[in-house]
Amino acid sequence: MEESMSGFCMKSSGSSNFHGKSGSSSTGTKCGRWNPTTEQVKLLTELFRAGLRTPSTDQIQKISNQLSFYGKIESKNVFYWFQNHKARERQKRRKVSFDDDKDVIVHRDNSMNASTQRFAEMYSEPDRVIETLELFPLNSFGESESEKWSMHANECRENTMFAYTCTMGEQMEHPPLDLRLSFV
Amino acid sequence: MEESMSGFCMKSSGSSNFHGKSGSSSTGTKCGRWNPTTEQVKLLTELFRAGLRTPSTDQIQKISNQLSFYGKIESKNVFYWFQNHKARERQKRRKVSFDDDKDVIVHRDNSMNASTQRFAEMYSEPDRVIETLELFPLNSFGESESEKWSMHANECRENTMFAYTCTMGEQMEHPPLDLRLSFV
DNA sequence: GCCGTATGAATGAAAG
DNA sequence: CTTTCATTCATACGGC
Repeated sequence: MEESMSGFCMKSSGSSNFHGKSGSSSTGTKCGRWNPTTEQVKLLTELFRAGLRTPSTDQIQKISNQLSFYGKIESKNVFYWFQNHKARERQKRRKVSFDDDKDVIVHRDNSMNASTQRFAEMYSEPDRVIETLELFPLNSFGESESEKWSMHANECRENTMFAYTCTMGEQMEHPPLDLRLSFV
Repeated sequence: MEESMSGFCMKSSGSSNFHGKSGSSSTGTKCGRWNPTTEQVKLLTELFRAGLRTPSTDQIQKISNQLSFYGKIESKNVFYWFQNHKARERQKRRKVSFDDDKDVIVHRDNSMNASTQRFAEMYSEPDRVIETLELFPLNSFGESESEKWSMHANECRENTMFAYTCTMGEQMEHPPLDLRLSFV
């Protein structure tokens, strides 16, 4: 069904040869839901990869503010993004036991029953299985390849304050995001 | 971003030839996305018609495993299938909601101003026409036109256990799907 | 060959 | 946090 329903903002879904993603939901457009630009996603992913999982209200505010440079965005978008990303990442990683499909029909196995666990076993490539909480110490950024300051979450359990200055790979058109993640 | 890429080509429709999409153009259908066989769709539809709407992880596994007999399939396919089917059923149902828009231009609701500091606070749900939890008694399946043994959720508050043995119309080349839906 | 539709897959938003 | 709902994106397939 191709019904527009009610003339909501659609980001030109007609042409299916290009992801009209960048800069679509910027100004003026009255969209029903936030559609992150590639830059926004990139930044968010970067933060996530750096270890940010559940940003505080304050951090959300900062991130949102920063991302607004790339397009329309609200705090709640950031909030939801992290919530969803975290959940789905875990979901994906939750490849418990079951190695479904093949011709292993009838296995009668009732052992190990992941009860409440939803599933979603998208097979991502055998990539990193590591879940190290990588943070960026307050002053060791600049040309970070973001790999060396990895440390486990429980290793930095102290009154420390980290700052993460996000420098979008090749994009540096505005003041860097300066997030301080304090653990107390 | 799509980090999944779904760059896997495992359709392998050639592995099993005793099935086939009822006259599908049988194009290479290399990789990309799951393309259910008619048998698979039939079975899934049967289950849906029988009342299954949101299978648990365990049920999904069983279904997937069973359907793998008819062709390549993964758990997530089953998961998505039910999600989509349910959503589109509802969506379709919803299209007929407003009889006409000629005389009455009723605005659903407009009394919410998100002035709250909290993020998660959008529009209240449109109408919780929540479906009646329809189940299927232990063995009353087999005849078409399976009307709904609808009963409201709070009417079946007891430790009941239902089992649904799916018997594909004319296909019975392997153990029947034995799903047990327990509600407590 | 394009185009319209059906539907698999993904994800934002929200409820529980 | 977990699970579900809604909307959108992408693609297979059939008609023309």
